[in-house]
Amino acid sequence: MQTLSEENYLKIIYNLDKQGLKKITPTAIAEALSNNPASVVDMIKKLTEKKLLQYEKTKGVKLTEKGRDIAIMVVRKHRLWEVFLLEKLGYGWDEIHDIAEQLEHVHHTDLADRLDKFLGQPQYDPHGDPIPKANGETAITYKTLLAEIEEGKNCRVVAVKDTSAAFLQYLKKLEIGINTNITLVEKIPFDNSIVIMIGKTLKTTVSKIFAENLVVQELS
Amino acid sequence: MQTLSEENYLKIIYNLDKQGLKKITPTAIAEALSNNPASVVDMIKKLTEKKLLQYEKTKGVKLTEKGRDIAIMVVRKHRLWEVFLLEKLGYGWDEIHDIAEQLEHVHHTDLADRLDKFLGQPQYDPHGDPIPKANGETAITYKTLLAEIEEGKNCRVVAVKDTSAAFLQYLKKLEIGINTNITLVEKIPFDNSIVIMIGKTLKTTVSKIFAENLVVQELS
DNA sequence: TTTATTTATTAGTCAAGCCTAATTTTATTC
DNA sequence: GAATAAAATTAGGCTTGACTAATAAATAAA
Repeated sequence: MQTLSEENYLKIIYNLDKQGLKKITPTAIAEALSNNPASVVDMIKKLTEKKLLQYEKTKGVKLTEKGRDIAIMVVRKHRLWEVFLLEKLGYGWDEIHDIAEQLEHVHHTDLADRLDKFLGQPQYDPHGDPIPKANGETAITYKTLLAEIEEGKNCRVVAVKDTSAAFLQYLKKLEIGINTNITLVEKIPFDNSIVIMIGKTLKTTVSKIFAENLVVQELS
Repeated sequence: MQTLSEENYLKIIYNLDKQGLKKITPTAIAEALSNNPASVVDMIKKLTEKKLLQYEKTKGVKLTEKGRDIAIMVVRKHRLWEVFLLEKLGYGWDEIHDIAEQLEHVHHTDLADRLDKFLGQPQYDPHGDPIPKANGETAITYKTLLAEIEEGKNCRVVAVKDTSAAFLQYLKKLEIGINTNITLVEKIPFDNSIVIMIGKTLKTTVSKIFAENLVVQELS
């Protein structure tokens, strides 16, 4: 059994690795956790003794299999809880992360599996990050901004960057929510505005600023 | 903001008071938390400084208004999460308590209210304990053993006292679950067994022991 | 009322997890 | 290669919330 703090370290190391960081150093971890490198060194020692990670000065920190299993479970719970908070409790995109940070540490043998089943085995969380399966497998994600999609391409809304009331209200008016399907019809060179098709019927034009704040996943 | 530990103290003090304990002493708290009286004395000092409780040697510990508000919120969350775990995730009566002990400390402004709404504003948790309302009001702990109900009365199952597999399986066989309607048809003086009507059709006889372990709420 | 017994309290420790400041090591740059 | 900068580490300290052991106070019994 791990403490809350240990779980956070394992999770951060897992995330840094997934983000493609080649060498995971004490300072990188310290920055990600907003704490002191000296504290990180202590914890690396502790987690190494517990055989949850390995540390070589030249290669940086690596999770052991056991450490990765724990990290994946924490991430899985975090993302499942985010889906719950958004879909079932009606929280906003900008609120769910902090609550899920607490919920991810709730322990019980099959909690994640039950939650997964209850939510209908979602593939992605509301930020577009893939939810690891019970066996640890993770779907690959290709997240990008609507503004960067090519003409004719189809995509799915996974998140928003701007969470201001003005933007969210505008989204609501356009009936754009999570998982909404959007096709990029045409890019207007003059002002970089974009013609999009929302769902299968509603065609409309949005500004560059708008398109830069909508995080989507390419589908085709 | 309180720590997890502080919240647990406030909750225990609230519960001891609700249980009717006249004088809440450091030893009583220590026993309820299975820890040392010396630790309790330390915490009483700390919580008194924070104005969350008052302590007089003669009267014991009392929660201040602020302390009670916090305790009620923790209890409210605990019981709401228990309902969630049982009804939505399908956990058993005997598993939900430990998980709710963790979930009750998850903080967010309107978490309890959203959960309450999502669950359909339940009045009781699966153990038959009343769920405090947002304003702190608590329904009367209205736990009645089937054995204490009068003949002809109608009631609703709110919880079980015994959570052994044997009892739960028996309940399943009889198709008795939470919210099942039961009418007390007749009491047999010889061995205190009871004839009940489950729902509107199934009539059966159950033992005294059985009836003592079913917590119900009188309806009529 | 005096003695026993139970409670409460104080004093001193300890582990976890963080911190700062100082030092050593490793990378960079001139 | 030497000087400088950045990163890693060590040493020592702090806070929280627990503990044990010793003492003081209150309660109960003789």
